[in-house]
Amino acid sequence: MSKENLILKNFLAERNLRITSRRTIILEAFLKEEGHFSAEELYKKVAKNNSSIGIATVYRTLKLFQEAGLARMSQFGKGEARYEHNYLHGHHDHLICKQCGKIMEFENPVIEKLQKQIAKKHNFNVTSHRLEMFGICANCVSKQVS
Amino acid sequence: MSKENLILKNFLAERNLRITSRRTIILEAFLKEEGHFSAEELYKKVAKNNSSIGIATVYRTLKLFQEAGLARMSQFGKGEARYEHNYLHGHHDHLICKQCGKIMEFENPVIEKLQKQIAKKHNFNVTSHRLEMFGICANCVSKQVS
DNA sequence: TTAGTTGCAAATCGTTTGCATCAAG
DNA sequence: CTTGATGCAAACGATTTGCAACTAA
Repeated sequence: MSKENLILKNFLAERNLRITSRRTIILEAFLKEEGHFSAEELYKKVAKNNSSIGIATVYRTLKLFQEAGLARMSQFGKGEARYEHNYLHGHHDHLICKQCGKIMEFENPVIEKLQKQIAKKHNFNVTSHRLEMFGICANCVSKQVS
Repeated sequence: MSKENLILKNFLAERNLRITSRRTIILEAFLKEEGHFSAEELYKKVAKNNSSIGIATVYRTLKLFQEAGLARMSQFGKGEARYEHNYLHGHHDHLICKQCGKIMEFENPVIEKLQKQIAKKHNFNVTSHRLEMFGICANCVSKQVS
């Protein structure tokens, strides 16, 4: 049993919630995912082998994963939200290609530090933050030229 | 006639679009707004004196203002988008209070520079970016304590 | 047996769109 | 006149919710 499985189990136990077949199936599919995916995408993979699972359950379960600290959600612009693993995967920011949709991650401790200074200057108590750069990735730029 | 009025007029003329009573009314209301407001909020102010204007027109007109460079839109998390003046009002980032909804602005050239370096390192062609910090503002913190 | 869980469809929210009518040029 | 602009209501996409049936403990 994976570490994530145990985390979820404990999380559910603490709140008198149940370990159900659906939650187990969705967790397995979630763990197989890499990068940033939408609820719809996860739903499709799950539904391929378990056609009776509804998308509402996927949404409900992803919310549970977030509360348990396994998943993290980001909303890039409008449209669908994207989810990613959170456990053993620290804070980072994003570069988002508007052409192909590719999402790259980066971390910059200097920026983080400057952010803290700015917040302090405004007496602002930061609970979360995000930095996103939108544009065209190297791959798409070269395609455009050719 | 305001400078913004002229900008819009030129923008419309260039594309064979029309200066209509609705566009004039919405521009006036838009110019009176300060800070960050939603389409709904602008619509309500406009509709107070002009009950026949529909919210669809407000949305259509705000899109026009963005194209003309007069307005800028941001999407904070999910939910409604917020608009602000863009003309004579340079790029900046946001501190958003989750309690009272207040939005503060800041600029930090060092962060901007670091962002450019990061993009370069990834061969990423940035067209826009945004940095947002969410949390509790000084005012709300003091209210909580008392 | 007693809650919590699920699928389904309907509801929601912010925004966009089709269409017939209206008005700017 | 001709074509763009508008109001209205219906459509939209992503997500949430009510509810009756189901199932874990």
